[in-house]
Amino acid sequence: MSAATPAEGANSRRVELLHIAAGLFAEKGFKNTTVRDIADASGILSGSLYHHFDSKESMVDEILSTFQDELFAAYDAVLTSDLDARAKIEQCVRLSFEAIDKHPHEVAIFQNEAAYLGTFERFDYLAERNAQSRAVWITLLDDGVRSGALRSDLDIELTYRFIRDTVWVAVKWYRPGRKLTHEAIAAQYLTILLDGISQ
Amino acid sequence: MSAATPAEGANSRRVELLHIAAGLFAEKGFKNTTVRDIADASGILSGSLYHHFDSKESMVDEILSTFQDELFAAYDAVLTSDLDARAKIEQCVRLSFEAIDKHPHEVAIFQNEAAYLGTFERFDYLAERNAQSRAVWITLLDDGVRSGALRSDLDIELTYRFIRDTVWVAVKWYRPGRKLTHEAIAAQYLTILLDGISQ
DNA sequence: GTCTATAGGGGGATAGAC
DNA sequence: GTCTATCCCCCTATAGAC
Repeated sequence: MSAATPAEGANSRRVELLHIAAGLFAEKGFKNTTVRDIADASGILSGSLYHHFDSKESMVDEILSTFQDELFAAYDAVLTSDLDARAKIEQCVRLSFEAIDKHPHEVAIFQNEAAYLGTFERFDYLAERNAQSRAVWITLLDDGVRSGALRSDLDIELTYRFIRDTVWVAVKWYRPGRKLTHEAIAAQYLTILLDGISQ
Repeated sequence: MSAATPAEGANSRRVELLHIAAGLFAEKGFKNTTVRDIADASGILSGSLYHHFDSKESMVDEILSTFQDELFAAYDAVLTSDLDARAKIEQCVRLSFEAIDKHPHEVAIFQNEAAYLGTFERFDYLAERNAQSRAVWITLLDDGVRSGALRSDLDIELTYRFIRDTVWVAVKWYRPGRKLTHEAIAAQYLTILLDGISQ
């Protein structure tokens, strides 16, 4: 598009501000982060933020919805691939740890604030995305049991929660760029998940 | 003690108010809960709360420290028992799910607010308790590997985080008093943890 | 696109009456 | 032990100058 360049100029500032805000929301929580905090960290005054965004809520909204659009596109790619059930499960676990690596702030915000934000209508999509994610995993686990790759005595609902929780909660302690890579964590978690810790 | 009865009378009111506050802190978050919310839910006015407590911070402080004292006494009992390594691990997992069942508010507050509260000096004990908990689990896992009960190729630090996270995050969805008991969840989680989901 | 200035509301906490 | 009344601060958001 020929209009891309000026639009990108304005957009890059939005993205920059949102990135700063995301870091603060992730670190201190949405409610504990003031618009002054965000402005300070951005080197401007709080009033100036409102030239870019309607409200603090709009900021976190844009942060979360942008991230989730990307994440679910990635899930879809795995789902529609021709991998077998077990490989799809492994791939979805790896993909989640990659998301934690690439977008730690966004994952943290979703983990910590979804319950609170979900009480507002404008964030109804968070619950929808949760349902969508559950559907993905239940399908994969059902396929896994049916194909004989997984134990048939599993409680599928509990297993889904177990996987979902263990994967995403890692955002609480994982720090990108250190020795322990997200690939290494995914590998260790997959051996525990698939084969257990028992000798 | 002969002074117990009047003290208990005053104390029971404190406990009652703290229980109400804990429910709100757990549900809405510490920062999202106002002292007026707590007072409303208690049937009194906000100013009256300050006859019982110094501040909102004092309330959450007392909620968390009381709970943790009890929890760590229970861990100690398992540690000093004469169970073997694997049985101790199983018992600690069960004990954690029991804590979620008996004190869901307290666990939720600790899970959701520890990072934020930990930035204040008066909550330094939260970090100390975390270190203590880590020491318990690392000891158990090391013993498990040494005794041959656990696989020797495990990354102990990662395994510890895996167990800690999976156990406590269940507070996000577990609801006491429904069909799915905490014992059933502990049993399912232990089979996954110990033997994996793979066929 | 940012600043100055400020409105308007809600928050934690206090003092003293009952 | 609770209520009445209120202080003071900090918060989000706005209006208009530059």
